[in-house]
Amino acid sequence: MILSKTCDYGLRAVLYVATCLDREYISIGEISEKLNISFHFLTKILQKLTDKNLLISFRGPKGGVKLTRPAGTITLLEIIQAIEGPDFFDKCLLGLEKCKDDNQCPLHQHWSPLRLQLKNLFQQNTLETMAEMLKTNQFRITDLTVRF
Amino acid sequence: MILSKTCDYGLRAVLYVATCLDREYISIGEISEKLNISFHFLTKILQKLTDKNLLISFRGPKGGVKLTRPAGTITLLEIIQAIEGPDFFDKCLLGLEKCKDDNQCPLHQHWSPLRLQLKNLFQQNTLETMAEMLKTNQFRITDLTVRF
DNA sequence: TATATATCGGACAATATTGTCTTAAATTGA
DNA sequence: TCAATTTAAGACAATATTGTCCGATATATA
Repeated sequence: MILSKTCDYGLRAVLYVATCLDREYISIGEISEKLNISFHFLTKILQKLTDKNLLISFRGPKGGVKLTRPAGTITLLEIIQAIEGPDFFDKCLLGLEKCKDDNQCPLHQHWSPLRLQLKNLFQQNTLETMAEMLKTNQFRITDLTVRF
Repeated sequence: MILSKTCDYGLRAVLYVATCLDREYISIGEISEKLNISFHFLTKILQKLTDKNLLISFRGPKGGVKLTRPAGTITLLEIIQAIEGPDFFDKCLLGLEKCKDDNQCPLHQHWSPLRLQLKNLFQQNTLETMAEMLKTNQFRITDLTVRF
């Protein structure tokens, strides 16, 4: 699989938040219930995202989390990198440190552009485009799994 | 990461075998030592490959494993599918069952060809091409890690 | 035949990932 | 101020993955 379950949960959770237009803070309890994700586990994942300034959290009644920026400006890549690490898409397929352009392994040559495309794929899709997709096509967010 | 550690081990082990030209059976002990992989763990992984008829094993002194077919006819894809499952490269990125061509999610549209390319990448490279690479470039097999 | 060497097969252990629970702190509203 | 609600933080448990060990079986060679 390409992404960890943790990352999958994180992505789907913020996507859910993005679909909640015109609402203030969305409680983690609601998210976990709707998406069928362990509440406490999700709490920790989203904490990571608030630490990275992708979400703002608020305690107490009417509390929860909300996006720091408009959904159209938050890419899936940002979420993934916040959870999996910033260099998630920047490694050689073969783990060769010296796999440089002048000394390529046969996979590298082909993997390099692929890796870039994959990264771009996540970078070009924002939470808004994903939310749009959910509306126009008849996908329910509960059916999503962003995993290989 | 894209491949499990188990799969990485399996790939590197058969690659090592492929580089041992003009030798009969290669003992798993030797492979595990050279590649720094737990012997017993590797044994199980290679057993899976002998079950799938990619390797032939032989017990006793001078025993070990060897490729069933010439290295040039064994693709990396075969090894990966034997270990990770035959449908490893055939799943929708979003896990949507009904993610068909007529009702695509925005990621699917781009992921679909990417997935195919990735699969082809592993299908087009045989153990022989990989072994060649190790000879012509100065990569040592001990530096390899076939992971994301 | 006896011994050494190798894979086979299963049980078991260590580690990493995922999931649960409990208490603390912040906030709202009565 | 007090009770209810919600995130924060850490301990702990369950599960999956990875790694270890031991005995059985097969084979070569002396």
